[in-house]
Amino acid sequence: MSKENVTSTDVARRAGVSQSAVSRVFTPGASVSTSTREKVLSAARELGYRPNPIARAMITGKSRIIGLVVAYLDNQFYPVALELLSRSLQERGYHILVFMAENSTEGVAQVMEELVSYKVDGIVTASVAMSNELTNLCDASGIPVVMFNRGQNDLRLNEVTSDNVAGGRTVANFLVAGGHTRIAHIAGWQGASTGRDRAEGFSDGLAQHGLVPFAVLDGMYKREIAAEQARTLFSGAERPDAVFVGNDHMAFAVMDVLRFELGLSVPNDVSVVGYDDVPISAWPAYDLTTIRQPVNRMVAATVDTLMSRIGGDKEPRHIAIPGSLVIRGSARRPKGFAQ
Amino acid sequence: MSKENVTSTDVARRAGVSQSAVSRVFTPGASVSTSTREKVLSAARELGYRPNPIARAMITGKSRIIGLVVAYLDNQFYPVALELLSRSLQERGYHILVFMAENSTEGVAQVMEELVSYKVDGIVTASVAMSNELTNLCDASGIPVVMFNRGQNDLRLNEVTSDNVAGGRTVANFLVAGGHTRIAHIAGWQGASTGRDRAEGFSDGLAQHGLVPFAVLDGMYKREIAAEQARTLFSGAERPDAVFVGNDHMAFAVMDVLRFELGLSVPNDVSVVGYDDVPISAWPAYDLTTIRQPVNRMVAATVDTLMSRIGGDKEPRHIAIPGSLVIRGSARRPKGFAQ
DNA sequence: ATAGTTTTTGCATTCGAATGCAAAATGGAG
DNA sequence: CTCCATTTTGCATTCGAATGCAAAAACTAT
Repeated sequence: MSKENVTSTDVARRAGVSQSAVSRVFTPGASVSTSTREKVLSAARELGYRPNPIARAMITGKSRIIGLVVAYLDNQFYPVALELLSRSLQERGYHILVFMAENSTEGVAQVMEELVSYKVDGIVTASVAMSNELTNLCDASGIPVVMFNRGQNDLRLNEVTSDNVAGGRTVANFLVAGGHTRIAHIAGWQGASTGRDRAEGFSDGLAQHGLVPFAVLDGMYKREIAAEQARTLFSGAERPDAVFVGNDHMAFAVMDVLRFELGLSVPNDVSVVGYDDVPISAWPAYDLTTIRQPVNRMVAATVDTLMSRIGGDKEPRHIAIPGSLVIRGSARRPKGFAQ
Repeated sequence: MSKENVTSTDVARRAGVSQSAVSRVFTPGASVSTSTREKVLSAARELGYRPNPIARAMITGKSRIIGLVVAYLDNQFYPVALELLSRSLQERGYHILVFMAENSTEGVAQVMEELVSYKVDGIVTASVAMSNELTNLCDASGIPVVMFNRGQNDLRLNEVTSDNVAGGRTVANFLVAGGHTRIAHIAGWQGASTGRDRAEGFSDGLAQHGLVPFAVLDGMYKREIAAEQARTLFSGAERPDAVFVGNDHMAFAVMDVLRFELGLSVPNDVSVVGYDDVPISAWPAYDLTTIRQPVNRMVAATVDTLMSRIGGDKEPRHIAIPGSLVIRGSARRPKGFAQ
């Protein structure tokens, strides 16, 4: 069947047409008669021809590749997003080229430059922040960038997040309604918009009830750091009766410390609420009450933004998709609580 | 600094040399004098030039892209492997192009054809099986394929696995040494070599002690199916006193069922042993005794194989890296057990 | 200084498909 | 059946870097 290097010229020869004709058959929207199309198509089938994406990219300047910059995959939220994103792009004839970055400015910068030189059609950054000059670079290169699950407040960039401020506020309301009074927050990384916004919404929400956080500690979105903060939080004489953790990944670590190191019962002694609703949260071992970030909708919005920017739309989008509270067993349930 | 589309010709003009000279500066092993090299390098720096990988791929036929075919990312083993693989390849100037595949023959076939047309330098398949004709396609295309964590027993393909038979046997020995007598196996997908090998080693190991498995059920590497099989397994009058589960991902589901649906204590009522040693296994909520697949070594071997095959080595490699038993709290500990 | 050797350099071509342009073929109207 | 409009087609060029080849430059040895 399929030979090794079948080119459009081979197909052309076999079909008795010009190379241009072959190219046009495989270029959507090009003008070809039905008869040539069929000749070409059958010749192509016989030879096992597929247009070479590299050569195509060379001439069109469009690689049909989307660069994904991501810093870590241990937080389950990202593999899930990656899978959805990849599948959705694949349906549209795009693929994801993965760039792992350190979440440091230089690390990201280096990766981004490489990305630009790859002439990708678009870039998605996940769990990664961008410096100002980096934003300039991207902007100058003309490659659309979508920041997934992170905001930059830069008008030139697209971002897709969930409404983190509202989410934080919902958690505050929920915990207050549950009768908690000493509510602490092990926050997401304060260098990231998500971390700050969730913390802000949370403090805001408490304030509406005349409360202040018992404590706010930065868990840096890292399991180990969150665990350490949990230990600190519970080392004093007075202990919190509820902890809002900046994401599920850290919340699991916090629950582990509370239960297995401090011997506390969740939710009887302490309520724990997370953020993301990764699949593990639904596992009965954690059964975590959390704010659901609708990954599928976030991914859809990301793809949508990407496609329309690639299509020429110049208007940057800042999309915040509302999350919703998923009530499970890790936090005391208020009676008749409405979000 | 960096302008939009700087080509080697721009740099050449600026440095007062020919385009070839510029190309040679960026081609390792090409002959350039120190003085031209410096002129070119500084001109390149000033203009923010980077060689266009697409054009380079066009002429050399080497894209410096490795295609990764993967079916699911919800089993933490794969995101972890992906991250390691990506970082390791990145260091060598390669990147990963992701192809999500259904784990069906047609799905994989379609994806593979696309992959071949992308002229990737190599292909890694993870959690994916390949049909015979697919193997032919790859073989004919001349693109090296490494099957990660799956074997095919096909002499033309490279594979990197852990020694699954030995791992299964170790588990059997361990559980027998722990005094268990009714040892069941919720196996990995029997359509996959890993699933079969682990099951085989396990039965083998039991046989050496004159035992037979209490039951062997196929969990298909799916959380839900494993949970269902656990329910079945424990629905009869006689119950197993130990369960070896085909991978950690399923083992978590099984433990959840045992503890939260059946109210059993692990390991007091039932011992559970997994396979993989994904990070979650070390979380105290599961504290899972399991066989460690040394992901880092497996990834290293994968990269190594890939590089040498790309470098022209024709000899297919079948690498099985030994795993080791990680004893944690989910299974009764035998006294003085040596692997 | 000269002839011979090695290194460096530029020219021109190549990879494979897409596309502007003009020629050819087709279609429709009169 | 002719003439004009439209569609289809092929030719030639293009994208950006790599490379074989031959010319030029730099060394080496005599």
